[in-house]
Amino acid sequence: MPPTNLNSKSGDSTRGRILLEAGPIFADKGFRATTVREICEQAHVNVASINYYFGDKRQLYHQTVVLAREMRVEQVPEPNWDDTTDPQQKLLDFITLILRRLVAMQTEPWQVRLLMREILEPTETCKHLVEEYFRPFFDTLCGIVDDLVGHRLPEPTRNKIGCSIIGQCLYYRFSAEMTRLLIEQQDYVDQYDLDNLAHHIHLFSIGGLKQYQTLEDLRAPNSIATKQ
Amino acid sequence: MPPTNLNSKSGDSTRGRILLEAGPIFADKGFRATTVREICEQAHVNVASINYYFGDKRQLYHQTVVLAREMRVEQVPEPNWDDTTDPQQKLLDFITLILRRLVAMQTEPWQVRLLMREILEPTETCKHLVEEYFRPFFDTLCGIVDDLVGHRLPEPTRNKIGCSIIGQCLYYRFSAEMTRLLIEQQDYVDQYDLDNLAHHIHLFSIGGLKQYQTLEDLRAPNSIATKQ
DNA sequence: GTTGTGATTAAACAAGTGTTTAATACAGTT
DNA sequence: AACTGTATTAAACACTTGTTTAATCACAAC
Repeated sequence: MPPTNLNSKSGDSTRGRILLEAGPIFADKGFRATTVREICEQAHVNVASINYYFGDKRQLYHQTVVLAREMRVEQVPEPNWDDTTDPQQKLLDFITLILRRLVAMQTEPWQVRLLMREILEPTETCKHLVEEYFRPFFDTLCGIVDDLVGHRLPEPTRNKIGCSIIGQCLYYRFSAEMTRLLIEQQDYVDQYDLDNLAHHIHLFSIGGLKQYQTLEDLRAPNSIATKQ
Repeated sequence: MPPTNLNSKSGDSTRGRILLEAGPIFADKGFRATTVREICEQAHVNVASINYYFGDKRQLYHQTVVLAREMRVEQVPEPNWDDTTDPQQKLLDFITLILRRLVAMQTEPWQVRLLMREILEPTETCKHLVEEYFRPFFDTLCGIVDDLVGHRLPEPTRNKIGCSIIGQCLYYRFSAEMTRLLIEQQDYVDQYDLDNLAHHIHLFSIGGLKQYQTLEDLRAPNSIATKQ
């Protein structure tokens, strides 16, 4: 009874049309607030089609998240590095990649909004997302941190440095609305473009990393080392 | 017809009982997914009571957010500083204050969850929250940054430094679920307690700030200054 | 005891929800 | 032309939602 070809993602097939129309709506309103009737109206299909093709609303949602991730990776490919690439340049590239893929200042495609929603209010789908998407991401960053510090840090310390860098990037998406209310409008459009942000986060993080280059006593887990 | 005393927040009055029971439910499920029937069941009041006391569901939600902010400020008061307090100590205190008020690692009272929800998916209530709560917060941080850098930075630069510091703090709440999936469970409980995090963020940020102390050419808005 | 007023209640309301059903349309095959 | 399996449809289903209504209760004032 149910259809066989799950690869029909283009908008010409009924299944693909539902998927592409559901994405932006789920991204804007979330799973709960989105109604199957609205999706079907947008896609010009019958309300029964969703259950016919996807089983139920939940499975449709899962498929849209999976699709969003795939499309986002295609839209913003990873930078090309070789053995001679400078670690500092790698860090800048990495920060730029996060900002482009997950923050995407000016234009915010539905894929970004949907993925962010999964991070902030995770469903079952989030586990899939972490393993397929974020863990390799995070591992790459940890490698760069190792290179920059020059010596191997204790894993918890290195993880926290990674979180500090990613945290700075994601902040501008997480609290975008709040930041917009906080910062003067003109400053916001002038000074918060992607390149400008990337360079600030890069500069700030290089400084943060230097603290861990120079300090030798940080292996003690609770060392304060504020150098007062 | 509607009741007069809006100050009845204690759990003994019907109005207060609704408010205190609604808070945790809104915090867990969000506005939309929360049903008035569930709230009324928990509070042992009739379904009509919400409309009787608050007009409608929306206004009840607004009141719970306002209450959450008030309670949170009481629960975690600001640190005591005088003119002799060291700026570095101030920064550490400030980071600890954010972590305590808004991140609150171990125990997560409903007030924190509700306030975070407002930041991530702002409703009309968020404007109130920004002006009453976050703007003074942010201004305090900017003052500390000025003191630490020693000279007055261009406002957009200073704002971005502020965002870098706050961003690191909030990251652990925003993507708490994701981080838990990412980091080994044992490391998480051992190494991600509040004091440990505060010291890491402090150390990292002091390093970041030093970049802006030493560089003189950063007044040019698009200066890269990666010091390769 | 009567009256009046605010508090509380059960019941109904109207709109919207995801899902199912059974009928129909449409291709391709025999 | 008859059959077959998929695709699509309108309609109904069963349930939940926020809100309203009108009756009732509690209790103080007169």
